[in-house]
Amino acid sequence: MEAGPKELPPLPSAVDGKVVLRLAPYPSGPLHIGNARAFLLNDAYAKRYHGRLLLVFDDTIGSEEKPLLPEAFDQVREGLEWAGVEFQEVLYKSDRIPLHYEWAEKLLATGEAYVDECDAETLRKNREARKACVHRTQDVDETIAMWKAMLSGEYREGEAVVRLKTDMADPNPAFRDRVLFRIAEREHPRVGSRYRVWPMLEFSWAVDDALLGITHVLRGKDLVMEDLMETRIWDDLGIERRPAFVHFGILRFKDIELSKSTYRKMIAEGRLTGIDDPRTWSLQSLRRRGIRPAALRDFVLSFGLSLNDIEVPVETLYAENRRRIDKEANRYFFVPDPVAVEIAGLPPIERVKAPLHPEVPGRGDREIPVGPKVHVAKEDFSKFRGKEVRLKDFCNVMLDHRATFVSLENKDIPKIQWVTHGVNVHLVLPDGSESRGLGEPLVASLKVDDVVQFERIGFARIDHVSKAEVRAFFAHR
RNA sequence: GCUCCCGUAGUCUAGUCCGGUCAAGGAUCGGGGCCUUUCGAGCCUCAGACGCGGGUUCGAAUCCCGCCGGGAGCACCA
Repeated sequence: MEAGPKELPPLPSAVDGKVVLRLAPYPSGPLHIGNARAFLLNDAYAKRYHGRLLLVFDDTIGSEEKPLLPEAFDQVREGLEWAGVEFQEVLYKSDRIPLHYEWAEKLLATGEAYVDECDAETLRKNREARKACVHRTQDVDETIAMWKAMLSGEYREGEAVVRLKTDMADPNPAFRDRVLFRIAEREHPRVGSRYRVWPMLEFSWAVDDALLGITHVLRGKDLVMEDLMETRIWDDLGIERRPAFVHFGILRFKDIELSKSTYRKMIAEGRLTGIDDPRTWSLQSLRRRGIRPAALRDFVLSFGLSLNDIEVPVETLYAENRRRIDKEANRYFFVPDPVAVEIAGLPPIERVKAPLHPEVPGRGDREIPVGPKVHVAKEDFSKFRGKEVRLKDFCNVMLDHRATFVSLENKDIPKIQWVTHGVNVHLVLPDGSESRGLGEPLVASLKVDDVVQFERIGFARIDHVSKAEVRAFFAHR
């Protein structure tokens, strides 16, 4: 196969122009690299079939441990926009609660569902023991009355839930009378305290996937049980038109643990600098490092629809990104941990020229002022001290604190970068640490968003430029 | 434990449905070389895989059975 984006397998019974897909982010924080598979796959298929992609915020009330975050709605959209995901409509689960109630009432009326007053602990124990509680067999009128009481606030949080009568003896414990609605007295960032009875994910999707005319649900393998639940609810309600379910395996990254709630906590505690801290692996942080959306896309889409659970090294993403930024990135010298070196016997030269990009001569040269006092990286200094090295694009010296000039001509010896005087640079690394040093003078005239390559260090995106210093974010080698 | 899913090189993936064109293709990683005033890029090259065992068949990565290994789910989260 030729290089280039791999073609995705076709979607089952997909008709060009008729496909409707949906994205279901839970707004607890910005999207991160681990969410990329879901949203990019949906976007790619929507485009391929000239269909519609709906952004449906999954903002049911969540839980104490996983609360909704008001600013997450915009953070999610910002990330999607950066990633080039095009959706045609934005919807909120929290606007659709009355529809969920309607469906619930149908199930309650037919006796397919019931209101249960058992507390969470009892419910769990009964489930384990495959034991039904008294409420399962109460009559419909009573159930309806209890439902009304839930809505009107006669029950407090935790005092009643709506459960679907699946089967208390189902071999899968998760499938034993699943909870459909619960009471939450928490404030919702969008609708405040308008509702106190909130649907669980699979019920809300059973309603919305049907009502919104979704044709294909693309979701991770971890959500297969939700298929079963949605299907069961459609069966109970006689819903004919249903989406097809398509799954993909779990995507993990080697040595990276992703968790929106953990990062949110760490940001609150000041242990991370913000939602675009590189340690969060949020889309915002990738942008900040100079990762191209197209690189992310091709990288993630290359996994296809495989049901394999995979663990991939981020280096593969870096390789994809390097291909894209290498041509554009101009080359500059950055000397981390500078060590001062004074060169004796230097001919009177004031400046040297070096190409901005070795493969694109048309881009011109950069001028670097030179003089007897230079700085080299501490690491290079200790490695080459006492040996002859070439200060790249300048001259050859015997390296020491008091170095001696050898010659000007290019020699086949180790070449290191150097700076006479320049601008303070600090480079933020992916692990959050910072590398401080000096950049050649031209670095001060770079603009925010420029992606450059610090020779022998790697690619970085310029994040902030001021008189005093330049801050850059390291992308990768 | 129960339910479901998956097993092609170090990693990811194509091929598996409809057995032969697969003495298994691509990417990445690794080795070597060329080129290059970067430890980057480019070019050439080498190495590396069908989890195991049976069966069906003229023929199996592809079909069947068993085993082994890995993963996910089992919340009044999503």
